[in-house]
Amino acid sequence: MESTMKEFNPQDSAVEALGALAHDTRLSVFRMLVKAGPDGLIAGAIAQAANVPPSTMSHHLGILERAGLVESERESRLIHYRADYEGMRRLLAFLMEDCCQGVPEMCADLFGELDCKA
Amino acid sequence: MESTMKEFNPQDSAVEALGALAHDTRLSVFRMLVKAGPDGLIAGAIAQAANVPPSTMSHHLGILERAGLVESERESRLIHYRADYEGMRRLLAFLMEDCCQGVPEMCADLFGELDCKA
DNA sequence: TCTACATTTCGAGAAGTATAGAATCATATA
DNA sequence: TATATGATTCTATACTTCTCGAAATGTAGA
Repeated sequence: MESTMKEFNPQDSAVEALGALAHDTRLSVFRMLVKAGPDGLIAGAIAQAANVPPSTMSHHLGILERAGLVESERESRLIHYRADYEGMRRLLAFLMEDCCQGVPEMCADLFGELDCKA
Repeated sequence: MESTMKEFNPQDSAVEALGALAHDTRLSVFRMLVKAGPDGLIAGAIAQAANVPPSTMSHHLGILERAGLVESERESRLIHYRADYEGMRRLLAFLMEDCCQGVPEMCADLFGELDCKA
């Protein structure tokens, strides 16, 4: 059962996703992509919007992608990046599942201020 | 309006909180404290449970506290740490507020698997 | 095939984070 | 006041991540 393959346990995945978001540029990019919706944005436009050189942005996008928070798709010469909603859902579910263990009361107000609750 | 004081803008706070949680030991400790409820746990017990030297754990607890994710209170010689539910709420609200901008549909299933939704 | 263009990968120095032993601080009790 | 104990701060070293120019890769059109 040995393997050099990346593990998929929820804790490690959560640490990786949290680490990917724990960076000013990457958090901004992620939010940008979430706002952009299913069509996403092309790599160059993202780099330009964030005012960061393409090679630096490519590095950050790779980190977000490996963490399961964004997806990419090539369309001829352009590469579209979009938010990976399922990855986001997994991360939030992990944090929330956690937050409710033993103390359900604390979640009472947790979603109160959100518009998209329903 | 210059100041050496730490800023309070939501993005920086979110990056700091995400960074605090983006570490195996710290994420475990945070979950442990959430499970432990309002009484929290004593610093020494946390270090022991995580199998980490006291000085190392003190460092990690300081990071979590500065990020607004845990609170501490001294009771004679012991220091109790407990989860800061409000800080957790702020972080989740920031991430979710974000996740719904422009794409409310994506949030439809986001809370489906959680017991504490209501 | 040659050129242009979008993007990624490589490489190396700078910056930041992790770890844990030793020293220090705070509190309690004899 | 002296001693013990729980916890933090200091300090130094190891490790990881960040940044971005240069080089390489992939794609399209002349």
